[in-house]
Amino acid sequence: MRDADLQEIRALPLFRDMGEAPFADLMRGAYHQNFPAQVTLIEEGRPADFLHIVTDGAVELFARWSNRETTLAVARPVSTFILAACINDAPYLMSARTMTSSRIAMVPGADLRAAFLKDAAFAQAIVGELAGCYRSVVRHAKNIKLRSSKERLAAFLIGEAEKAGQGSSFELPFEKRILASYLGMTPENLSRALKQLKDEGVMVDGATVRFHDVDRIRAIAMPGRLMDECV
Amino acid sequence: MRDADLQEIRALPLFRDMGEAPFADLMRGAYHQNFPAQVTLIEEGRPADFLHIVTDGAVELFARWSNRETTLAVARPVSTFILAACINDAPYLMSARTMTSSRIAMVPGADLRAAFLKDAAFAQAIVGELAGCYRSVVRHAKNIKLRSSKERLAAFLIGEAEKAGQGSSFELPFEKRILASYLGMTPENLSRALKQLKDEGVMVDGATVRFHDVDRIRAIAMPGRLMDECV
DNA sequence: CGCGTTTTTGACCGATATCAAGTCTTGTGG
DNA sequence: CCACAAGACTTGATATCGGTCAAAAACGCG
Repeated sequence: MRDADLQEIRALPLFRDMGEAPFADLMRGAYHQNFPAQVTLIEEGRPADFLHIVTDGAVELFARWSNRETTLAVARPVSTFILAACINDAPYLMSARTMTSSRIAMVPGADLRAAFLKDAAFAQAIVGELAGCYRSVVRHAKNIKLRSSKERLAAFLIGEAEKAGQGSSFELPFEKRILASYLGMTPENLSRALKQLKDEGVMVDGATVRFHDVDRIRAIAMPGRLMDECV
Repeated sequence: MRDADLQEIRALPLFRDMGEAPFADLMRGAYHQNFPAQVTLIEEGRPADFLHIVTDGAVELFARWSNRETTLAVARPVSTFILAACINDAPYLMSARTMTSSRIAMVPGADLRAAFLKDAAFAQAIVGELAGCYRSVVRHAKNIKLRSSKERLAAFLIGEAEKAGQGSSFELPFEKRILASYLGMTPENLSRALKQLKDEGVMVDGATVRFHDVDRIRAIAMPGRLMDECV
């Protein structure tokens, strides 16, 4: 790996606090590569050889079953994906594909497990990351099981608005097709749900969204830290 | 804690490989108690003070939102619950209540985090357990998003039959009401789904279930290790 | 500009929820 | 041990949500 790459990886929260020697061992078999959009990085069911870390771009995590497909998460910089499969040396439960051109660091699973045993700071960082991923999926499951599709959409929009900050409008972070899949509905239904929200004062123009009255949307979504990352 | 309890806890996979001193430190503030059925052990939103471990009985993990409630998992001996919240020192995302009279060990979250840093074997056991929990929720989310309710029910029954072993019939492990909630449907709908499966050769009498032809159910559920714990 | 993809729209259908009884089961107190 | 009450389960009627199919419109990219 190039020296500039090493520096970049070293600066990530996951590796920042680990010792010099374990870090060097870990990086010996690691890669840091650019991929174009729409490249499949991982196929579910395959053995987990590498821990992946998105350092730039965006990666869709999805699963297939019987001709159906669903998006379970979108990984953005800087976060890992399929950490759990690597830790347990088990088959991936999700597939991954780049959504945009992306930069991905890959660390061999065996080295990861070795470093985990040698370096307590690294172990702590790993377990913190993993716990965060776990909580994120639990929120996703609660979202799907407890809210209707309209409520899920409203909650998603509120979340994006929070992330975007104080501006009066914001952009959807990815295609509506994928948003629909993430929210557990069909694209047609998302389209209709957006139209329903128009009556509640949500203005949608392509990918840009503007709220007339945030509180009305908030009343539908009833967001909270127990189901939504942002409140 | 009584000595017999200490022995029992020590024998669990989670604690088996850790050193004597860290284990003693960990147990200093720990409890091991019996609870009757239908006791709420944890309320979502509260700070995660204790790691819980079911050593006997069964615990329902559920979440509430806006008058709705859903069962996300059932913890059986020997497994932990709300590990992720303890690790991250964050609020619980799920509530927990005993389903039957149960025995629960409780370890203070702060001690847990301290032991994690001191003992690499314990750290490894914890992270393995956590990764397992993560994969289990991912399976649950896939199940909900990719399968219809009839398919989910069929998959659940196949799983139970596997667990039960070679006997020709098995018992549902808990009330249908809770099974319905776990499978993401109403009790009425579960009742109807069971009747639909009757036409596929599933005989149901109260809580006991018998398959006329497993392969027909298998054809509906199409179980696999990427969505079902057992295949 | 022209093609392929995404998004929208409409009509229709199926799956699932809701509401309302009614039946069965279970646990409790007499 | 029985009677009763509460809760669980089932059943039927009906409503709603969300999915499917088909086609048109909008968008993005070479």
